[in-house]
Amino acid sequence: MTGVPEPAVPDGDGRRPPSVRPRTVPGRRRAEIAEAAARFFAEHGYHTVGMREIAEAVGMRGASLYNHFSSKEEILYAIALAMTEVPVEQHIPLLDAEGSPADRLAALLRAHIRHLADHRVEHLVGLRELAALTPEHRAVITDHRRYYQRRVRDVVAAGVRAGQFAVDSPGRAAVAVLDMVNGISWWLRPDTDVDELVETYLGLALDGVLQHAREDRA
Amino acid sequence: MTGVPEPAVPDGDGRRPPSVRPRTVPGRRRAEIAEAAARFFAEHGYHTVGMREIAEAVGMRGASLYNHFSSKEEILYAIALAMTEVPVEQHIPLLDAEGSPADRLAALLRAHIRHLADHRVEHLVGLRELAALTPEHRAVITDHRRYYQRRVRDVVAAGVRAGQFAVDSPGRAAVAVLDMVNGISWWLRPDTDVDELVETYLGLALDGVLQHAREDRA
DNA sequence: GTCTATAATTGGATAGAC
DNA sequence: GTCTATCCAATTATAGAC
Repeated sequence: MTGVPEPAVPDGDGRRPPSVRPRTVPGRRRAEIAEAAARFFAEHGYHTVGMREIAEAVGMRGASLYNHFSSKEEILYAIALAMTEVPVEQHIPLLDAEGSPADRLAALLRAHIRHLADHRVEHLVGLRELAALTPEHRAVITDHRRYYQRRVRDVVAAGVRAGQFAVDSPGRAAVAVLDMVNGISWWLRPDTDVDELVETYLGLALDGVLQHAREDRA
Repeated sequence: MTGVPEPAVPDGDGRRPPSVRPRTVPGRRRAEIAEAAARFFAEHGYHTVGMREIAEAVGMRGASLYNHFSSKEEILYAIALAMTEVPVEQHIPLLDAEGSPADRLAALLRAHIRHLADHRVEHLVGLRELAALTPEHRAVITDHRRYYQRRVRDVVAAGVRAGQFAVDSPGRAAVAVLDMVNGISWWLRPDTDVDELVETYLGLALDGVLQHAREDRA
């Protein structure tokens, strides 16, 4: 997989390089390492996995990992960052596209669940191992997540104004939907039918959680 | 708090002692230790917290902890076990009581969310640090969780048969509801109004997720 | 049941050759 | 960029006095 954040390299005007890379994919080794590490972290937990174990999985010695990452925590950060940067940079624009609030939120949730299913272990690690990040790195991740959540809340609120959703608290509903969807990464199996999964959860979210104000509960 | 599982002590006929204990609460120190440990585990992660740190929080030295728990992992196990035994032993009977499936599920969810809110850090640790348990201990916990989930699925299915719920897949819906509810432990604040929280989530679950089959999505 | 002292191991990270 | 060899700090757990 690509999508493992590269270290910040000064570049032309300081902006991100075009997505079509010229060379043979710089940091391909980084991606391999991060991918192997994510598998181990997901299965055994960040702290129980040693650098030697990760190294062995990609065919090198522990010390050689430090040619690609400055520390073990940097590997975890790269994994967690990829799991928040992609949603923010690629899914959030779906909320700014044409269409009704419900259509735009549906597009975002579709992309979100597909991304989660395609990167299940990374997603799980990014959710679960936040405490192992340095405070600075953790702040970056939580900022991304807060922004994402805020944008979802806003489109829910827009849907309420447009008469498409019926919820008391858009903030609560947004959190509930995201928790429900992110919960998938805890139990998803490789043989799960992702198309069916996506449509089921779209129904649970858009026709369920976001339509819950239908009758009074005692 | 009470509710920290005691080690298995041979007792009369081999059954659990009556819940009203004779002495000055045996293992009160155990409960204090587990409570302090859960706070640290929740904030910094299991592996980054040392026995010395836990010990200091309860006013003793690291070595003295071993008079109450045989290992650090035993502390974690006690925390995780309390968070699955209470739901199974105290909440599941609500599903076997009188009333319609929706009423019984409402009672269970109320109890579940209240328990979660009353033991937020323990609940979070029990969810997040499963990988740090020994395989044997982890198996006990996951067995409890699977049983709980299965019982929720069954009452959802009963509600569908009774015409109270409208879902395609009771299993999927049960998982979605539990993920949504358990997500609370990640963001709950001490100043949150728990009564309001409980009723909001009952609405999201019973009138939302479990009523989602209302129209066809393209 | 708590203490001081320490054993024993682990595991992240570095040095320096190639 | 990878290797071998090693350092060094941290930490769980134990021994044994009180």
